[in-house]
Amino acid sequence: MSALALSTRQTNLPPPGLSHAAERRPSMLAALGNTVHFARNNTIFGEGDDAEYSYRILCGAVRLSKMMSDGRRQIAEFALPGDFIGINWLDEHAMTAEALNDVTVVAYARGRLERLGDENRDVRTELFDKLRHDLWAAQNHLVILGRQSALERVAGFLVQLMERNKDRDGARIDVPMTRQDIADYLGLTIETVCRMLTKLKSYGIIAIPDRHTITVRNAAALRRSTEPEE
Amino acid sequence: MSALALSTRQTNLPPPGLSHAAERRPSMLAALGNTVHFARNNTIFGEGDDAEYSYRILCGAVRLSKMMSDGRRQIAEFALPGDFIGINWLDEHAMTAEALNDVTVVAYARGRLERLGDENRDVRTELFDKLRHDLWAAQNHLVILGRQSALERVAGFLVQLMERNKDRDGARIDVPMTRQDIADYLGLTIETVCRMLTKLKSYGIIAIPDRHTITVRNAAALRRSTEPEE
DNA sequence: CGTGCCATTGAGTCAATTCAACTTAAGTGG
DNA sequence: CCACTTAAGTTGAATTGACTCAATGGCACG
Repeated sequence: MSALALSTRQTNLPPPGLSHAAERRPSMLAALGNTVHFARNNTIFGEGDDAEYSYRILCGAVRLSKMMSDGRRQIAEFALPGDFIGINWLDEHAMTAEALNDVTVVAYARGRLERLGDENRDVRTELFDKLRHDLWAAQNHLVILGRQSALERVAGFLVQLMERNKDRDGARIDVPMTRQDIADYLGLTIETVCRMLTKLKSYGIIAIPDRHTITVRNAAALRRSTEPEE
Repeated sequence: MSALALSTRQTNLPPPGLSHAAERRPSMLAALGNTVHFARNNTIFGEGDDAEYSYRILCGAVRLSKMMSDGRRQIAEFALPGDFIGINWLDEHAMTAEALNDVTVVAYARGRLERLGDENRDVRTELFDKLRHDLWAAQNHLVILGRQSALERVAGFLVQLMERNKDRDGARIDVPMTRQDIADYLGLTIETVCRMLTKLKSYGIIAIPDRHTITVRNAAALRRSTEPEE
């Protein structure tokens, strides 16, 4: 199928006409890069760093964020196993990437990847698709941040997580990020995220066995919470 | 320099390491597409339409937006002369593109452009850069929508417009979009946009000779309004 | 068994919204 | 060219959704 198996599954609904399903097989690319580990909360690369490497996540989860001078933070993406990060190089990384938990990645030298892309049409297509996918995702994110209510955002976020966990058993969602991370992803405060989760819980739509797990009891109702109510 | 002269100048600060300055010369590409006109408020392409064509704007301005089922709208980008739109095709356009005023564009068939990109490394690089630029812009937009105050957003928007108009005389900004458009771009209401403009005016930072023109009287103070105050 | 981090809940505040009135500018047709 | 109509923009007052501040609960770890 593909040489790189660049996959991003951070999708709400499957991106029309852009279907790179997650392939987590070893990949022939493994030889090209070397495996690196990062402990929880460690920085993989920082905004403004030279974009020497791109990374493919093998296990663990990563947050990609931008920070304002006064500490306000916006998270653009949560990357999960199988995802590629740091592809959208300019000369510097546009985001900071930090490990949400213990993370294993494969690092690919930028120059090599570029050369590979020049020679191999398949690789090129995949890099291009990855970029298009990220743009598509960012544009959807804009609607969320610009026009959705707090409840819609949180519900939508859970639906996203649910979609990405489709391979596992459907209802049990793994939530590797903190409430603060969720808040910074959704443009809310930690308290508001909490309250919305409580609200969904009180409606019987979800349950929260522990802070890193959410169980969806009524997926249809959850999806409905994504849309305007009346 | 470049075969396509794909340029997007929708930048706040120049994107580091991604410097495609606006080149509006005729371009050898003109032969490849045909010129089309659109009147104010007409649709160039709609979200979900087959992505048959991409367009280069010759004159006029275009808004690229997404609409929610209940009418809430989020504008992702305003495209000006020299900008390319509809490149980020999946199979369908992800956005609706509408003319803000009378617009002239050159339409390029998608298949042709793809073939051209396959053959010509320069074209490829430009398409790739354009995509990276759009992603970069969208990610900055996320910070604005997720974490900035109303005043910061409006001030930042004016700075953006100022940067894009750099070729003209610096202080006089052309504002082809309505207040509603600005509101939908910034995730605010029309009233809030108005109030912030009034505030900037009362501070002596800008003047508003007419609704489609804003004069910057104090660029430094405008930039300062972009940042947190205390 | 503290100590610290994260999450939750409550109470009060505030920035931005909604609702409403009004002004200004831009067509349009006689 | 002017009267009429409509669209766009501005301002004020009241409302509200999300935020800030503050207190408390729960769990992990040394």
